[in-house]
Parts: sequence; C-alpha cells; structure tokens
Amino acid sequence: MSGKRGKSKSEGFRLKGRVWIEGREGTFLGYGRVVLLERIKQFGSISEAAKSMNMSYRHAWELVDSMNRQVKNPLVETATGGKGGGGARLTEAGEKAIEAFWKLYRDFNEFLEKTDKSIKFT
Amino acid sequence: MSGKRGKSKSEGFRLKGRVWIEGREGTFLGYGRVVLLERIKQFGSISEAAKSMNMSYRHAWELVDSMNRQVKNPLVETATGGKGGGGARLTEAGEKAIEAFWKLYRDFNEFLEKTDKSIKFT
DNA sequence: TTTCGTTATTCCCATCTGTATATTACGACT
DNA sequence: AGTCGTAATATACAGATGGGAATAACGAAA
Repeated sequence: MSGKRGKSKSEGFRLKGRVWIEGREGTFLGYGRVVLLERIKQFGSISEAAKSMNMSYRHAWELVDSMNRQVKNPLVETATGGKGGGGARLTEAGEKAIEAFWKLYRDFNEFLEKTDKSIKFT
Repeated sequence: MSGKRGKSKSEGFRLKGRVWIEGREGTFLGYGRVVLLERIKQFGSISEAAKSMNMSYRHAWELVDSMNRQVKNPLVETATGGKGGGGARLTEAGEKAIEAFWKLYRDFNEFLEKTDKSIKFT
C-alpha cells in the first residue's frame, strides 16, 4: 500500500473494548460506576459526586442503588438529614470494589494494546 | 461465605465485555456486524441475512454501508436488479475481516475466562 | 421547633436507536 | 416491453435511556 501521501481508506483502525462485572440485575460494576464511587469517596455526597461528573443526581442515585442491591454489604452508606443534610460514604466493600476493578481494567488495557498490534485485515 | 443454604447476595458475579474495531466513523467491526457478514455470505442477500437475524433491512443495510465506507476494498458487493432482483456477496476482504475478528474474539474470551477466576470483591 | 442541605422519589420531556412501512431504482431474464 | 425480487432511500412511529425539575422525607444543630 500507500500512495505518496493522503490517507489510505483503511488506515487508523484500532481495537477498542469494554469490560464490566455483571450480577443478578445486569451491570454491577463498570468504568463509570467505579469513577462514581471514587467521587463519592472524595466528596462525601452523591449529589456532589454526580455534579462533578456532569451526571444527573437521579442517574447517580440509581447507579448507587443498583450496586448496593446486588451485594450483601453495601458499597455506599447514605444518611438522610442531620448535619449538612446528610451524605454518603464509601464502605470497606466499596474500597475493595474500586481496587478490584482497576486491577481488572489495567489487565484489560494491556490485553487490548497487545492484541491490537497483531491484527491484520486487508 | 455461605449460610446453610440460600443464595448469598453477592453470588454469581461474572466478568463480561465487548471488543470491536473502531475506524474513522466509529465502529467498523463488532460481533453483530460479523454475524451479519456471515449471513450475507450464506444467503447472498442483505434482506435475507437481516431477516434471519431478526434485524430490519434498513439497519442491516446501514451496517453494511458503514463497513464499506471505511475501507478501500468493500467487504460486501451488492447488485441491484438482474436475476433474482439483485443480491449481495462477500468479497475477499469480507472473508478476511470475518476471520480476523473471530481470531480476536477467541483471544478475548480466553482473556475473560482467565481473568474472571482471579477476581475477588468482598 | 425552625432551619438546612442532602437523600429519596416521582413526573415529564428530549434524544437516540432501531422498527415498520412505503416508494423508487435497477437489470437480467422471459 | 414486461416481470420479478432485491437494493436503495425516505418518512413516520415505538421503546428505551437519561436529563431536568419538582417535591417529600429526614435528622442533627441552632
């Protein structure tokens, strides 16, 4: 291939992918959910975490609720009312989940990079 | 874990994922597209291929068109009119694409299975 | 008991994806 | 020339997804 210049029409392909943990109700942990957990840890509040991700509170709350429903020990504990109106904090299980997912995520990206090089189409 | 019986609330997690090839316009090849290519090869027609997958002809045609737009040598050649009204056939490049994807797909599933076992949450 | 900010929950709406449907273009064969 | 079945294309519709706004519940602190 390759004329003197100009993009070949089949240039620039790259391997992409997603991984997630699935539970009884469907997705349990994925990239977005883990980032959300981290923001909750950082801000101590679902609403602040959501805002920082440009995500609606409604959506964030549903994700948290979905995760908590699928485990015996919740990943996030919430409190309504009280000082500051309430808040949310990450549990031990939440911390473990974050760690476990990033480990998986790194392994997966490694796989993607390695595999990407060995692909030939035309 | 495990009480005498009954499902633990954190049972049954499994790793899932998707991989695809991305080109200039977004997705170029993924699982569904490859199955579609195989059906086109089998039936010699986009409409029959679509029907066999419970997919609308419109959608199938758009997928084929999207794939063809992103390469110099089309994966599918179509003919309008003529014997039987026309049809579609897989090109050499189409065959290669199928092969390449399944190879990738197998490697990915291997990764998933291997990785799934090494994950601990709680 | 009043205040306050967050969680919890409910509606309505915009957007997106794909379906269903209808119409036209096409060209080898009879 | 007429027939036939598929490709090609446009339009209207349905369902799912998430956003935004509105409201109620909550409980510690003043």
